Amino acid sequence: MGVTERKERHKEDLKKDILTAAKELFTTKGFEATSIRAIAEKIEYSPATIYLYYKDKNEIVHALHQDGFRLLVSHFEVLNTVTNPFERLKAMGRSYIQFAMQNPDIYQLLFVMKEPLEHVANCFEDWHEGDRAFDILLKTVGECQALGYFKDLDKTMLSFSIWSTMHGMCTLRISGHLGHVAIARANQMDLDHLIGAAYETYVATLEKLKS
Amino acid sequence: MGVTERKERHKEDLKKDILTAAKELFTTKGFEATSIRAIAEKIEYSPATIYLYYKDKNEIVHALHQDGFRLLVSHFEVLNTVTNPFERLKAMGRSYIQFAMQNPDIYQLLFVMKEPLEHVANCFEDWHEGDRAFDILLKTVGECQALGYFKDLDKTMLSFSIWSTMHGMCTLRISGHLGHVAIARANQMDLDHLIGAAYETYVATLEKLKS
DNA sequence: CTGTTTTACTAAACACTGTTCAGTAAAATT
DNA sequence: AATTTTACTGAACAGTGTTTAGTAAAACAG
Repeated sequence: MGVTERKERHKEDLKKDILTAAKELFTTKGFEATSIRAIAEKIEYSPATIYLYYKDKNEIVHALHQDGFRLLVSHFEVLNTVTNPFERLKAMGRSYIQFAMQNPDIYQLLFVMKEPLEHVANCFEDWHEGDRAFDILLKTVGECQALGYFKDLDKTMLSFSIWSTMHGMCTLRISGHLGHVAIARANQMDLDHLIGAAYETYVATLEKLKS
Repeated sequence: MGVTERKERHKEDLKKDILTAAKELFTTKGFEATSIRAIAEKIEYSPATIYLYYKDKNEIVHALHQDGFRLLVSHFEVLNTVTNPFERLKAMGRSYIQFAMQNPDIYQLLFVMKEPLEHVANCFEDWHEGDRAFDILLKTVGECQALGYFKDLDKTMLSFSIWSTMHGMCTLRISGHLGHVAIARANQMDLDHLIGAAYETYVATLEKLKS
């Protein structure tokens, strides 16, 4: 046959082209500007064609979601070279913030927007990628405890707490709320330095939790 | 005259009616369902009338924003009865979480959505209400330091860090992301208990920072 | 009381959005 | 050569925020 294969390949290519176009619009123009019509125009097809390859916009957003998580997890995997668990934990935090600052739209896609999550719920799918990222944190916290850190603290709860702190810093920064509060009292330093300083302060509090 | 006064009063009433309708739709049906047309229908005026009283949707959202902050600050002001600063700080955290859980849509309005912030930026207005709330935290952290807590830590940076933790917990919970991660590993307890437990763990870490 | 101006409001339109569906031209199969 | 399948699209639906031209009614002036 060969012909059907070639067509199959072409179809898969187009499906990826849609995703690529969506990702580019998403990261360059932001979520607001990423309409189905805009994606269709970019790949030079009609909007209706998109729906032959993706059920709805949430499915596209979910596909980007998975891509984004792979990127985040790959950021974390580099840190396996750091042998000391606490140093690794600190490096993870820095990586997390760096990832969020460099890819604010993707970060929002992963951890703020409800749409991709709704798609997961509707498809009875698991949130594999998100779970994996959290597992890495959980494991690192556990290893820190073996070293004498975070005694008498529940591993899972502390991991949630740490994640929350990182997530809070990132979202306050990205949404602009940090800037509005900061501008009045720390206007000498720019916001990226400010978030760095706040992170260092947080690390200092964790550092003191060693027996 | 008196007539112009009466008309003026009526106009102010209508302006408030719009806000009341918007708030009710916002808190009952959520942000998605709160369209200008929906607000107009609720007050039994045409959509165009709304624009005679508010410049655009962002201005309405900003007005609700101010209301929401007054509510939050009023939650905090009750805590003035707590004399011990650290106890007050703990109570503030609990109040903050409680406020977010009871008014998730308002919380998102205050700390997640960009629109009301954009309005503030466009009007060269300050973010008074937000600043006031942060000032309360800042003052409390300072008082804790006077008691021997958080030695060698920058007051402002620590306050940002604490706020981030609270904000992170609240947004992860509201957006549903906490649930997706938690469901796999802590499915015996419901999410509100989980966030309570995570908060207690965080408080435990702060508690250890006393010299 | 009449004529004019101001006020308060709205119907309709514009330019968007996600999404669906009937229809079509080309390719593949019989 | 005739038929079926494939891949795609134009046009529409119902919704969004927003603007504008136009209209009754009220207020004011002579």
